[in-house]
Amino acid sequence: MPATSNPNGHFTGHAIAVDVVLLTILGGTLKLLLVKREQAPYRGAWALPGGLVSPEESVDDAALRELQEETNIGNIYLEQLYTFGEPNRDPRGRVITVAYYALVNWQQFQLKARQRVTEASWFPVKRLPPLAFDHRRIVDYALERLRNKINYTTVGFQLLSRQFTLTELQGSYEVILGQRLDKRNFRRKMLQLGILKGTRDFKANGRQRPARLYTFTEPKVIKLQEKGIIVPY
Amino acid sequence: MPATSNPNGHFTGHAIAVDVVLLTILGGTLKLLLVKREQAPYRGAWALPGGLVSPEESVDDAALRELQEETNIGNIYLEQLYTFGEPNRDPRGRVITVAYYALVNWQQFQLKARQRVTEASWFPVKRLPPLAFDHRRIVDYALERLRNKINYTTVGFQLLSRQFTLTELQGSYEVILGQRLDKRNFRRKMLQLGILKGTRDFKANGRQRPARLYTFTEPKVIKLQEKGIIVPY
DNA sequence: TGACAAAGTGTACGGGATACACTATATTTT
DNA sequence: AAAATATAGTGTATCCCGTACACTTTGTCA
Repeated sequence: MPATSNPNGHFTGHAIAVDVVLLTILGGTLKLLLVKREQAPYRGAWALPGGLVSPEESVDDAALRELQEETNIGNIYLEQLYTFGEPNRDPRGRVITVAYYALVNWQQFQLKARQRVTEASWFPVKRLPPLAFDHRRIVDYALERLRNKINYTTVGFQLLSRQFTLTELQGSYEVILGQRLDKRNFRRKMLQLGILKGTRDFKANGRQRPARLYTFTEPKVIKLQEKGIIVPY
Repeated sequence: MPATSNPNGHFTGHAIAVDVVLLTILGGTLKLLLVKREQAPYRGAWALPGGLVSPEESVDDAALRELQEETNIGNIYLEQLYTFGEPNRDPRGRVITVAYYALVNWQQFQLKARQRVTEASWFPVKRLPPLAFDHRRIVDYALERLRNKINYTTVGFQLLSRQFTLTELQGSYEVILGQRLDKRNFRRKMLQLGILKGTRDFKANGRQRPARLYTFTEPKVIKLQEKGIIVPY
């Protein structure tokens, strides 16, 4: 039991953990990064990357550090999701966890993952194995938040490379929302938002007409987030 | 210092606190409930109601309990806001705080608040005194979230009594958004949402024509939250 | 009974969400 | 070199909703 009191009785010790819901698109489906637990409890079970917060670091930093340590991925923007504070969510005793989530482009991540410490793997969110602790609940919460958030922010872009085609962008929205979108309406909407800039490059995808590559123009995003982006359909 | 490790070295103790941003409308302005600190640090300063989480209770329960203890207000819905986890936000040592917020109807609260333990008072959010710890930052964050949330949820209703006039409802939206709304558009929008039910009662407000009282029809709200409520203007 | 003050009501305009199908073109195959 | 392929890329009509805007109604109180 971790709970302790210091001499003056004003503080009670709790263990604080962080857990990271990291999502990507791979093969046209949304996938979640899981690591295999090497210690009890739930030894051998799949779990979210994460671990305990050290006394000297911020909670945000702990999330980044754990992700770095367990999956060798770093330098990404983690958004705080929710804090889960039920007394019995960890069989070892009282552990409160602060959950984070992020979307990453799989290709960029793949490179960094070569020399991993922990066994890690991507699972389609529609077919997850049994998860340790209450991690399933955390994942469900993250997915719900994501589907909501894609309607008024630019999270859909985090899944793509720096340059991307409009078809790829539409695909990331479709995977997150779980529904098909109309090509003409989607393109008109995205282009008129003014956050995309066409490049002179094209992407050849086999034996069809190559598609123009676009980039994301950061500066205009802030204003949009105030107004709220509404995606077609 | 509260930080401790247990024998096996796997757990590190942290103090977990909760803080509650409780808002109401009083005299046409948005007000925040603050309590006067009776102990060091920041003794005598105004602070958010809150305190440390006990080992046996959930974080949500702790927020409700602290609010009950310090202000004698209970039985309200607290929404989790954000977890603040910087290492040096409390001069006593490492304290991570989970912030909550809620809107209440002042008249209902007033009754309950008569017999308070701690000195507490409502302050207009535009003229707050210096606050203890990083509570100012927490308040600012709550206000930002609230202004955002009122556009797609029904938080504006929590400020009112069970029966209310459309003018009162509009007033609560105006106070939160900090801008005037058009009466005709506001009424049309609210009525067509289908979440209001007119009663046969009227509220006489002096020497004008009395206004019809409405109630809020809970069941339809869930569907609306999926679609998102857009308030006129 | 007349003044008061807030309650309550309608319409015109513009923009954007929606529905819907064909042409353009680089690549690969024959 | 011509034909087949498969995705890229494009326009229009409709409808709903957000917006702007001002006068009439009515219970109360002097």
